[in-house]
Amino acid sequence: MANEVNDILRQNRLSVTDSRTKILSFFLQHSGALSHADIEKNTHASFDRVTVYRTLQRFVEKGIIHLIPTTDNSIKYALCKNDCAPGHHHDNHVHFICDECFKTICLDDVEIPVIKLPKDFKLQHSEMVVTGICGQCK
Amino acid sequence: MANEVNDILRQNRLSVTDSRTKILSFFLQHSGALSHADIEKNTHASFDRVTVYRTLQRFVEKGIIHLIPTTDNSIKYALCKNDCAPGHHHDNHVHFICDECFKTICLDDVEIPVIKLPKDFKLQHSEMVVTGICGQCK
DNA sequence: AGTATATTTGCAACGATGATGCATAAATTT
DNA sequence: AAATTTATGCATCATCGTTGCAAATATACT
Repeated sequence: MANEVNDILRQNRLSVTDSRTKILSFFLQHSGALSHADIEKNTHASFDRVTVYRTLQRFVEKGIIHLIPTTDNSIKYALCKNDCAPGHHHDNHVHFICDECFKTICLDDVEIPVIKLPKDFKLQHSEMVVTGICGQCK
Repeated sequence: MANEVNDILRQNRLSVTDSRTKILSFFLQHSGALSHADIEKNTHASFDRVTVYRTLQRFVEKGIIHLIPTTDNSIKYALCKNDCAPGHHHDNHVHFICDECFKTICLDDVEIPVIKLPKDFKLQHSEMVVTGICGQCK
């Protein structure tokens, strides 16, 4: 996996640094959504807060991870699965937040339904967040 | 309208104070979603920040206004139209954010579609935010 | 109407989150 | 290995939302 991390960084023309390596590995190990706090906790605060912020921003820019809408207005990120490229995210899947374990899960196979807007409205992008109990907690 | 405001407050067993009256009037005048900042701006900062926060919390508790999901992780509120009661909100409509005027609009007539979750997942609540161009800006 | 009680307000202070400028340190290029 | 580009860490700042507590205001009571 060390190689995978390295490859992803190189493919996206990001210099390979300690923080990026560790943070990206962390994402590869956790398929769910991660918050800034989760990352700081995991890396035992070995990096500056600012570095973590900037690393996450870079990853989003490059299409490595994507922002996830939440119900509590916190910011979370998850790995992009397919088709994402710098400046063009294609994550039109539903996000699920478990009320029990509080994990945020990307339902990659559940597409956001297309809805009918009132006359004269033009649709650009949809997001959908569903809460409930996940498969593990049930 | 002064009476309407008064009635709503009394119906919800909230004492009628200056801040509550002004803030609630503001909501009645603006059908769209409002942020804390919008309210502070409108009331010309005649109330303390804290008072505004607490007033909004109370209104949400009582089912007078509801929280609106946004794409930028800011917090917005809008008047509840129907059926909302203390502790029980029933706002299962889609929220629309215009990319041009940045207004958030409650599409009261557009229901959030029910989606199929993976096995063993239990649905509790869904939220949907759509961005695009609204009827006025188009 | 005037007093007692309950509720709300404003202030001060705090914590969390996120951003920026700049010098140092590290990674990449040659 | 040196030059250059890029990333990091530190200091500092802004915004947002919360809490405790005393003073002020609204409601209930007589």
